[in-house]
Amino acid sequence: MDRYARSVAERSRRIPEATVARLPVYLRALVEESDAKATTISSERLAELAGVNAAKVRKDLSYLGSYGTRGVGYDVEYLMFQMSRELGLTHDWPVIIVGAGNLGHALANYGGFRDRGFPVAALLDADPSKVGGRIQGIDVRAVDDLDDLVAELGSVIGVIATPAVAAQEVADRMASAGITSILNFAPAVVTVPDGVSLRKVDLAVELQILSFYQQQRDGGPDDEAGNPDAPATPTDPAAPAVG
Amino acid sequence: MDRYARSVAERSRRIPEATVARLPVYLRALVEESDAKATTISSERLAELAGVNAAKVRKDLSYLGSYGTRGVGYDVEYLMFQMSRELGLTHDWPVIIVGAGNLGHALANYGGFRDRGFPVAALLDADPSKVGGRIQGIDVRAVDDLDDLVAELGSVIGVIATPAVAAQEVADRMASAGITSILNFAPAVVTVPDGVSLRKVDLAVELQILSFYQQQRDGGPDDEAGNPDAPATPTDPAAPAVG
DNA sequence: GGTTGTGAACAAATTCACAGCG
DNA sequence: CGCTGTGAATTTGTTCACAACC
Repeated sequence: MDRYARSVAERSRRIPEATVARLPVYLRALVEESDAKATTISSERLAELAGVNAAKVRKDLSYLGSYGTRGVGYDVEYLMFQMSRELGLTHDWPVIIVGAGNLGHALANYGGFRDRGFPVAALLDADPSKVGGRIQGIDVRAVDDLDDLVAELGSVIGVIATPAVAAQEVADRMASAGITSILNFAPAVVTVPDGVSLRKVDLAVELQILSFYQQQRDGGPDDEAGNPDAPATPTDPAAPAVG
Repeated sequence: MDRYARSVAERSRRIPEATVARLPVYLRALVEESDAKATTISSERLAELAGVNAAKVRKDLSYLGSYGTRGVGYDVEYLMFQMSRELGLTHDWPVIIVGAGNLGHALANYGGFRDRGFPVAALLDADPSKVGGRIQGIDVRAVDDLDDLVAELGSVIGVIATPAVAAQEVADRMASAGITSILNFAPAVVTVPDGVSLRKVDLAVELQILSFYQQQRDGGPDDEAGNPDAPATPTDPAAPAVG
């Protein structure tokens, strides 16, 4: 198969959502392995570093193309490059955070965003008393500046770090300002127009999920007298909730 | 056997992982609806509030038991109670956070944990210069105090908010101290012994996933024959809906 | 020999559609 | 009639197992 045909075939491949969610983890593992001066890596080793099994790694990578060499493994640098390209990480994405409370503050300070190509370009708040302050070299601006800032900074990714009640309105304003990817930290369900991607991180929900499994282990919901059979761990090695 | 039939049947019902992850969202919706003085709620309405479809709500709730009334809907208070019980939220779970940096700090301050039954009972750090400080009324303690604190506080849930390099060691120490549920915020893969639940929240990974879909919308990875350059400014309008 | 890439088998999750019951 | 509860159908994701290839 010639080069042109191959690239067309790759483009039309639809990558499953579950795979997309794992690519960043593989990428991180590859960076580590590259720092450790490895030049090639097997699916087995990559699986170990990423905390999944080797079959899954191979299947996932196969959606990107046939970048491995049988009998050898994958070239670390080449795979890193292909993966970065696929994830759109060949350039920075300036993000705009709305909500300069506890969490917004912490996120703005969090170096992990900048380090991975997501510099915090602006921090907005609705509270006039917060506007004008400076956090980690970033001016706190008014939410009403959103349209201007999106245009000025060319941001397409927004982060919602407001209280729950404000989340939907902020999402609406982001969408109408031209933001097309939103990460929501507010403990509220928000809806976005077609063409806008949304992901959510709900800190309390994560603890509540842990609480469920914790309690299963402790003997299940107790509405009767003591239960003698202590159910074993519901441990499926592949289940996301359990190690 | 009859005397326990109902509770055994319920207990042995294996609730799918995907369902468990949605229960807290339903619960939050129910609390809202209860605050709004509603006494019953349909699967349709609950679905709307939770951002899913009605069939999924009914299927999910059916794993808890037959708590609805045909032609009417679900009793809000009763369903709230059953769900809280199932999730193990009938009592508080004191959590121990390790890592008093940016994120640990923010989490300790974050009221959302306490409000939902997860009071931050201790904040630990390896850095002696941080130990002895006070955050939101919580003393910062040394990581070496972990065993003592777990015993003293009766905590079974731990939160890792350290840099990536420290994450695995902290997880190990938590597990050996008796912590059986861990929420990991460090951008690193950690493994835990059987019988310990683990969930992870990786902030940068979330943005990277958004970046993938963003870029798909912008026209996919650009690699036409010998041009490895990235698209400069991602301001392409055409948007095949992703979500 | 060693390791990838992938159809085929299997498992989990979602959605459909309607019987069953208030 | 209205809405739940659930089998059946469908879709999505995971794992197996082995041919293909270096």
